[in-house]
Amino acid sequence: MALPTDPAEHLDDPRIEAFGMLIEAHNELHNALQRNLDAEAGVPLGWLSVLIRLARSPDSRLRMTVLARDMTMSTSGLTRLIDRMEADGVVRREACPEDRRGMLAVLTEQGRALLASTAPCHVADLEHLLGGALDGAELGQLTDLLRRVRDHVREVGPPPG
Amino acid sequence: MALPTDPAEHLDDPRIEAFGMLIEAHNELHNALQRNLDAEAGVPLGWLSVLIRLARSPDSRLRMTVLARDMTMSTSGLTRLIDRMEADGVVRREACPEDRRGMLAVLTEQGRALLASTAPCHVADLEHLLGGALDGAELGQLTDLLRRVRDHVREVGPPPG
DNA sequence: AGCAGATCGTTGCGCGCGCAACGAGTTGTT
DNA sequence: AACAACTCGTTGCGCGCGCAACGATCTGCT
Repeated sequence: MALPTDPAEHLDDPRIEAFGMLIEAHNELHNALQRNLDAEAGVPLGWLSVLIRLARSPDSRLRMTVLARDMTMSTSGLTRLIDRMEADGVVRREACPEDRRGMLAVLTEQGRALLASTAPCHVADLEHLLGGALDGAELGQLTDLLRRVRDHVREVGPPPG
Repeated sequence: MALPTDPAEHLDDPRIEAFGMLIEAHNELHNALQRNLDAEAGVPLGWLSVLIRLARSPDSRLRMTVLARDMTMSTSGLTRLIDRMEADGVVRREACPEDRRGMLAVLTEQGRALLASTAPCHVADLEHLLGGALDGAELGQLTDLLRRVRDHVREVGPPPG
């Protein structure tokens, strides 16, 4: 129970601090990367994220729903994102053979070229921003901790009831 | 140099993986918390973040610019956010005594009450989502690693030139 | 004192996202 | 076979944010 006169007693909770750091580290890094990438390549960070995920996938294609979940965004958000990227020629849509409702986002040659030309820049930025703060072992630690947080939230988060 | 025919060679870079996890862990946690908080208290997560920072500050007040930087958001974004919160009565603006350009965001009694009534819920959600994934020591590790990332990005990030 | 340049907070504008609703297609039950 | 319940992707709508520009104020230099 909280004392209404002193809500500050909750405010130093280590979980609040951890969450705050997650927010701030994410925002700082995200903004810095977006700024650099846009300045040096004129490409939104979200595009690169799509291109990377498609390039990693078999036949360079992914179902819209799967991609949306991987991107941690809504399907409607992804629809517009793919709209823009398709208009730019870096991805195209294909009908899903085994489910006539489904659509596949497919990496085009132009998209592959864009990825090839921007990924090095992105990795360099990342090296500069992350590598400068953490060594290899610490980076692995961080990745592992974050993965466990992500997985746990995905398990217990969705059911709000 | 990248081989245009195989950009995938960059795609398993540990830094890309770490960044991806940072994005995903952040988004999953942020969305889950926002959902719960909005459902249980009808309060946006960003409001709580402002209230917490104000409550932590001397005299429960903070300069707009400082608050914006702490929130990792633009000053214009903060202006509208404080607009909404002020319209709801949880904060008010005061002129800064020693700089006539400046404005102070000040926590009201109503804001303190809102914080007192929602913070426990927020901490409980955090306990459920973070505490379930990580023990106390790991939480400390994560916080430390994230703080170092944040600080380093703040140092080297801003100067894009 | 006076003036140039920086800083503070606000505003107009456009963009990208999530929510709710929809048509099309699928799956399971009887 | 026929129907209900669900899933998939798209669309209209509103919201919150960042960018650029602005007036007001502060700072430093001469």
